[in-house]
Amino acid sequence: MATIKDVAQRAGVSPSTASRAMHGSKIISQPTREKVVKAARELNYAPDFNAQNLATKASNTIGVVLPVDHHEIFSNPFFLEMIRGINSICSQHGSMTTLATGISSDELVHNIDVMIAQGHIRNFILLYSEKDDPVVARLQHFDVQYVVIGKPYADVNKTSYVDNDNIQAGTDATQYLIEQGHRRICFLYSDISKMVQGDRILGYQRAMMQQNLPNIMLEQRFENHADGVSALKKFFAQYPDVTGFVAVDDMLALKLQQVLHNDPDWKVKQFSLIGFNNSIFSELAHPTLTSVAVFPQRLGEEAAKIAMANRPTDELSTAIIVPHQIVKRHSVHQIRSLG
Amino acid sequence: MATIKDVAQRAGVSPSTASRAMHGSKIISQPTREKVVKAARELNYAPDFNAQNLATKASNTIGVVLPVDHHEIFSNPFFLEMIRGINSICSQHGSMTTLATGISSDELVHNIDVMIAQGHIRNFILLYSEKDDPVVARLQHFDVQYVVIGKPYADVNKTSYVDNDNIQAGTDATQYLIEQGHRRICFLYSDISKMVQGDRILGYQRAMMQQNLPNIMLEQRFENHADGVSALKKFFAQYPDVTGFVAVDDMLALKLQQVLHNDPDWKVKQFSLIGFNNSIFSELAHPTLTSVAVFPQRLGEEAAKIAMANRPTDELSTAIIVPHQIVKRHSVHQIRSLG
DNA sequence: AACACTTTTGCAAGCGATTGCATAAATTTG
DNA sequence: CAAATTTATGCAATCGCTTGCAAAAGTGTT
Repeated sequence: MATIKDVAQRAGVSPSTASRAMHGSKIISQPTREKVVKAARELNYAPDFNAQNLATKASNTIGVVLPVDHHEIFSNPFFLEMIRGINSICSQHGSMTTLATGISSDELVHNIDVMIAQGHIRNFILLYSEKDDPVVARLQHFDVQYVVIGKPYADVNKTSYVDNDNIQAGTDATQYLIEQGHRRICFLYSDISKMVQGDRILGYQRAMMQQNLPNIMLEQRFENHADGVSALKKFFAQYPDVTGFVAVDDMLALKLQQVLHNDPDWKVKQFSLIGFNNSIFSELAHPTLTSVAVFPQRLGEEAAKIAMANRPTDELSTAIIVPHQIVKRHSVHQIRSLG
Repeated sequence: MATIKDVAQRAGVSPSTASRAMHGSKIISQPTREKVVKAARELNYAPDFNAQNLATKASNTIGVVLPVDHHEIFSNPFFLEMIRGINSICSQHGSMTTLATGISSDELVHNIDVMIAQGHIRNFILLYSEKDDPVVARLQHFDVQYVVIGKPYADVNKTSYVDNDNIQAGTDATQYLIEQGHRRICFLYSDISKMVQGDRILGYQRAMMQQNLPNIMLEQRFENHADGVSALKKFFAQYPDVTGFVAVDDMLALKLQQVLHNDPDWKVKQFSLIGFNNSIFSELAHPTLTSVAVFPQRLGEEAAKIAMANRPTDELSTAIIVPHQIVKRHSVHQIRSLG
């Protein structure tokens, strides 16, 4: 493994000159620079990561924080797509990414504490945003920079984040069902403490209000089939004329679809469904699921760009909104308005 | 951020003593050790990652290599589950993980070159195994340790790996269909250059041969609906009496299922399907998909354990086989044997 | 040709840990 | 009680790189 001394020696200069030459310092003469660059290339030199970070006291790795480890979350490809976006930007900039995970909130926080104490994480990207997140509290306590993907729960103006306009997305999805003639539309969600769900709910409510339609909400995780069936039974008893569902994400939409299709009575009713995320699930479902695409890879890329920019702590925060788009498939049916 | 000097000062000893005390060196007296440990705890001290690695010339991060970036791969939660397993073991050992990705083979190899040159990766875990992988060539060239998840293509005895017994899994899946009365069973795959697919094929062939049944293979990716339909048309023209499919993974099984369900003739035939991976897809499908569970998280954990063990280069390699298990759902139907 | 600038280069001191070796303290022994 | 051991500590070098500052080389001006 070549060191800077080897490069310097081969170029016939001192290590300091070599270092400056390779960093494009203006005070190095052109011929010297060329000699150094050539030598470096010949030796296949890359600065030692640890030494460089130690010397500059500026770390170069981004900590990517996954939500607390719940089987369901890890089976959602959404996160991997965001990671892919982050990683592609980071490797363009010569940065590394490292993951923080934990099977409980405590463990996750502890892992992050260690990462901070070891002092080699430049800043963090949180792949989620939720109410009263202890991770955020920790990062603020240590005054570590972070970017969240999603809408921050608190300190919105002081936090850098990348998000979709989930309120608008909720509205768009709902309006789409309305345009197709639906009037009794239910919003299905699973966890109100996630910021993203709250926003999509708001968007739904706005769309319904604009048309003077009633809000019909259902909180249900469909964790097992029996619970799902009984919840739906109760639901339809109360709201017999619902024809469409806006589900807060594709996975939930599919779970709903599954329960509906398993019951002959419900199946024939051909409910309309729209989900969010345009995940692979929506393509593989039968019928294929209409879904609001949110471009997780893009979210990751933008978050990484902000993280790379490395602003001083007190500068203004950045917010970037990634557009969404409805991808029409076969789970939404046009109906005669009951108007 | 506390340094070892701060700890030493607070404990009233020299930095070297502090260092030794915290590393459990035998030559430090008990009272001194306690003073140091106490001081360290009070200062919330953790050794600087970069400094420590530099001094010991032994890095502590594991590079996790994802397959070349193809949308489909990143939408498969399988990988995230493996990463989760790796990360949980690594953080227990105080190691970091960092990801290597690339949108092309060249880019991936380049990223790995940089990581190696920077000299801060202890060793690598490859989340896939395929024929003539340039990444493997690179790692071998630089004499960097690595563990592969999957069966190595070459140097099986010299490579550490974690895998399922995919041959047996292929046999088991096929036998299960046979037990349910199927006789004309097709094996559906998408990319023969992946070791995992090759092994499952072998397993299928073994099971069919044992029963004197003919091999019926279909290579098809179902990248778009029209291609899928025409491929199947051709297929059924040749093999009209096929009743069951063993698909090399759940995603492919679902794509097949989708095409089958979209055609009224095919739909009524109620083909039986079995997939592999027991991914979330299999639960969300309708009907739910019978699938061979392979426990990706476990694969990741075992790979991480091997990677952590950090054996000298020329020691014997380790191979670990993680058991699989058929998870029965509703996509396999019993039929009267045509025997 | 001597002086005053500029431009380039190199010396040496860090960054925060670890570790071989010398020394100091404690203990045993004669 | 002094000498010989054993045990515990600290000094200083090192890992590979960066960077402030001083020295050297180059340029231009009288």
